[in-house]
Amino acid sequence: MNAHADDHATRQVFDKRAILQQHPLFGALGSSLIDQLSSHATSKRIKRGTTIFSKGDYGSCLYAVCSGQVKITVPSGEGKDAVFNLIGPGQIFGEIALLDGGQRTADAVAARDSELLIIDRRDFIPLVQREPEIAIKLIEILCARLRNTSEQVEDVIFLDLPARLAKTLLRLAGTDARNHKVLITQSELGQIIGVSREATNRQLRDWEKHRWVKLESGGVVLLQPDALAALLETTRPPRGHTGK
Amino acid sequence: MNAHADDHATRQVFDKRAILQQHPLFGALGSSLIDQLSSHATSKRIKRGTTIFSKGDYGSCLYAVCSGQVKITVPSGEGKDAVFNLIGPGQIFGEIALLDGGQRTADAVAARDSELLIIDRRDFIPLVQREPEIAIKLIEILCARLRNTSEQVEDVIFLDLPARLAKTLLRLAGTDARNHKVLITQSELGQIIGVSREATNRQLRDWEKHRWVKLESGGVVLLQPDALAALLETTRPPRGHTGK
DNA sequence: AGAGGCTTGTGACCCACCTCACAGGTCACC
DNA sequence: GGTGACCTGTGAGGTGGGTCACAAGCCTCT
Repeated sequence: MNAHADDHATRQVFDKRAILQQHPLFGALGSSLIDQLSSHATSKRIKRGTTIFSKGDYGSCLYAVCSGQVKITVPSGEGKDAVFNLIGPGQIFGEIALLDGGQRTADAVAARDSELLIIDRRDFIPLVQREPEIAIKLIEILCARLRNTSEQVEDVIFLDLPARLAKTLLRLAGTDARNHKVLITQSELGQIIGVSREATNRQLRDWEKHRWVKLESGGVVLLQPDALAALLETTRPPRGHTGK
Repeated sequence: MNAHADDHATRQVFDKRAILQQHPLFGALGSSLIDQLSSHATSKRIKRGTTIFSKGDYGSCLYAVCSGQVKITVPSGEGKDAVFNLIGPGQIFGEIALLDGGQRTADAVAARDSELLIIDRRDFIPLVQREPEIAIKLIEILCARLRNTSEQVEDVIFLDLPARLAKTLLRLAGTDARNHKVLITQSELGQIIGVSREATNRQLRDWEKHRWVKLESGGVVLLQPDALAALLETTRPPRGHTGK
């Protein structure tokens, strides 16, 4: 919004060291290492809509979100982006290309005005090599990512629109908002679950009739999260064999 | 098959050290470490169809395939398994649960009679902590997996049946078989691309009419891989309009 | 205050793929 | 040599969700 408040606002409003230290990846480091890292890290404010990197780029920086939100999307041939992930404050993104030096696997775009911390491969890799702790943490993070992504594949193969939508709303409500209100547009929801905006709208309206949700411009209020959660449980086998 | 040939066949037909050493994950290790690891590793022969572990299990071993093939699948409610991955000789699986101690994210089943090397978390984790080289290699492997899985999500969202099928056949032909013959049943193909067996069959028959493939019982011969590859290059207009 | 842009809401049409149903082929094993 | 079990092949019918088209509400910027 205040795009003209730059010269002043570009100054650090946050402490790089504090940001790094609070992140699970760096929390374990001694403060001398933190100092060293944060002296290399640069910070940046970007406006909503700014592209941070694009799929196929070779840039090799690690990003940490200090404030705002970053959208990880992947473009199909024709304007049909799919949203893979939403990165909020305290989370990192761009690890893969950083770590293996390959191409970026997706686009990263600021979903809101955001502040980022940027660490270059040059500064980071040596640290990983020297500090087993860091490597272990990285492995944990990658494992978590892998679990996420695998689940995404499962969902998109096995779950239909209502189930995917319900799951996504519950997830977003959990991490994203207080009080079960999710701030997101319907077309973004569609992009997250891999479905058209229209279909998303129709499902939401259906639920609104049932008083499960309430729609507002740019947001969805979950009135009965339990009802949505119940939708996900129906995937039990009709035949009653739970064991192997 | 030869379930009675056990006492004899259970003896090592392969050299554990050699197997480990040839794997990218361990190749860099000094031979003393290899010795140490291989002394902990146990080997096992299993028959086609044997379940190695199931989704949700807490077992924490790393597996390396010495011979045969292992299918990584994930079950939906009702018999509708999806095949996530096929693991061949020289590849490993089960890393995630090994590394983070969590539940297995999928089932692992022997697709053929196979020989496996098994390494326990207890023996492996200390090694990771002591040897940064190993940690780095692990990170590379996880990154590769992540790239794979992300691509799977993309494919299942953006690509239609013919494209996914073509892509899968080409991939399997590349790694799996000599001479462009892919040994796999049509229902397994369907499970890999997340589509019904019938639909898979119809698409294959269509291609057979065009002489792009030849169908045999339990296999597909790619007569014109280029034609299939060309399918993937089109920008994906479902109808016949290419530009916007 | 109006204009342009983004969002929501909805009807009509269509087609890719699913499900069911059934038939013939091949192989293994009794 | 028959009897399953698994594979391939194909038709008929149903439907989820995509695409297109259009209208109305709401912000923001000028």
